[in-house]
Amino acid sequence: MAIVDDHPIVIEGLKNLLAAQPDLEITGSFTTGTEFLVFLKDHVVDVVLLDITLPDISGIELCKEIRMMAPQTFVLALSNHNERSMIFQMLHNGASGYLLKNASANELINSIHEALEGKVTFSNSIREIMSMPHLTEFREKPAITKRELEILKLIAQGETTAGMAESLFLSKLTIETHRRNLLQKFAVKNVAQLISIATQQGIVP
Amino acid sequence: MAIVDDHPIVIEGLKNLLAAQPDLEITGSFTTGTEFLVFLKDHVVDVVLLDITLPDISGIELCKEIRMMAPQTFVLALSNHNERSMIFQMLHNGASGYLLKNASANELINSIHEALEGKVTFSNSIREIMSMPHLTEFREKPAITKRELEILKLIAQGETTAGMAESLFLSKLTIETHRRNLLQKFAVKNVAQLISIATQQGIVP
DNA sequence: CTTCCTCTACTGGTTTTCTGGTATATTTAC
DNA sequence: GTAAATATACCAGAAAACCAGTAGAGGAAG
Repeated sequence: MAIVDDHPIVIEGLKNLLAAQPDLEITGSFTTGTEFLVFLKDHVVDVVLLDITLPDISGIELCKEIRMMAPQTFVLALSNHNERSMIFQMLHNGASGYLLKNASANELINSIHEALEGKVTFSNSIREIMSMPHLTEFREKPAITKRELEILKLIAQGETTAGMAESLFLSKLTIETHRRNLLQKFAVKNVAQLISIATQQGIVP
Repeated sequence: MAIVDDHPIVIEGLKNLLAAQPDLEITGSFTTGTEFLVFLKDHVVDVVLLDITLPDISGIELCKEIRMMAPQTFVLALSNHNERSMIFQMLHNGASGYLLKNASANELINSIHEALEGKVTFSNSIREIMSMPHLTEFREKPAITKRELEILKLIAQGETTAGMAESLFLSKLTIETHRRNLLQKFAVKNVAQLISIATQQGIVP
């Protein structure tokens, strides 16, 4: 099995926790997604523990690529993110499970064994989050497109519709449509509320 | 030394990394703040590696309490948060340093040694963040009156000038003046930027 | 290949915000 | 008790945002 995580401390911890398991041998650990993809080209990996926040590419994207390159490799997401959308995105991209980093050693080892058997598993806290749809996140993050995100950030910086139209070489009518969609997706009345909520949710820095 | 972190994996990793250091003996590891405070009552701890996000209380608060209870105990923050405000809050509360969790083993060990000597240390990435301040964070918080704060919050909630005038029993021309003063005090072009910056500065929740 | 999504763009309007000024009670602070 | 800051209020016009509806081009996914 392999580990992909940009925190050396976490890698050490995992190695240590799994050292006691004779059937789980760690064949490689990586701090970037590309490093692992290179490794995967000429090595067989049964299961990979995959962090979602990586320096080069998102774990969500990486998961998809891994599954395309090596469908026999099971992917277990290991992350601090407990947003439902993250979990579902990972599963959608072929992950075999999702563990929070605060999982106990037992949870971790069990999940790896289950993943190796082809089962889909979650750490306990994730199960809770998945079963309680709206308590953990009273407001779901809306699905927002790349262009919309771009516009959203510019709005937060104080750019006006006309200014954005000019700098993005678009009609200002187009920008207005994006604006409208943002307001509608976030279910808010005006930009003030839009920026307020987007910032709270960490979508805008 | 002691470790407070809600991730068992991280605790394992740290134990492992520090096992090779004969002068650093780990006398306790804890997953909650209160557990550690109890331990601290009848144990001497030279240095504690402290996570900021804990299940019970914030590491920032905990740091303050530790320093009050045991001033001879050095606190090293260990976190994923790379916001300048976090770093400064920790230092303000008496931390001896701040490490990102993606720090290398060497950085970690060096920092612990330096902390033990009473020095203030940071991991490399934190040093960068601290030396290259973001433009928005340079901005000092403008002096804002009670009424203005009230209006600011209502704006962030999506209230319009007319709506606020009605709910506060004021002329809408008055609200417009407050609005204008807010824009002027924050030196911004429009509400979008106003809310963006006010939220970043924690003025609006 | 067809359906769905995203990005693009338009018409024609209403509402709200923003920008100049100006001005007067009422607190607050020294 | 006086000066400064704060909260209140007005006028008028320009600029920007918001609303409702429509629609084609292009890409992704099934």
